[in-house]
Amino acid sequence: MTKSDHQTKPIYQQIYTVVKEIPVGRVATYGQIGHVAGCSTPRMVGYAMAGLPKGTDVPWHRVINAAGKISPRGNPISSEIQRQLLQEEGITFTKSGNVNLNTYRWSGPTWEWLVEHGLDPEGLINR
DNA sequence: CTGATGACGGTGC
DNA sequence: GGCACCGCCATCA
Repeated sequence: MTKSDHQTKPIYQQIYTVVKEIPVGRVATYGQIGHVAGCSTPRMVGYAMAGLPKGTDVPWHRVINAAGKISPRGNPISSEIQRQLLQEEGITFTKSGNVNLNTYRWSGPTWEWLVEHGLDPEGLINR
């Protein structure tokens, strides 16, 4: 992950900003974040998350994959932490360890919010 | 500059 | 429902 200064990259800042908009008790998928942030591919979101500093104020734990599960990463401990944080926010997991996206998925930012951040809401149609 | 890698997603079998 | 492959593009060696 290299604590390099990739935060200087606008795309990263954009992703972080969107993630911060996710309300407590809700989750969003990498694809959704990427879509809202204007990324052409969800991989960029995952890459951006991987570059987050330890004491970040970005609620990275609210970002999960399209399967509604916590993405397995090199350090399994972090996965457990993420699961715990979500449970503390009232999110429940199934036996398979996946979240019910149909219930907890974030509806996304408002049209107004997108305009304020210079994004083009026309392609998003808000959910 | 070239090549490898990655917290993903969608499609096909 | 699960597994394998491909594409996507920023970052790093």
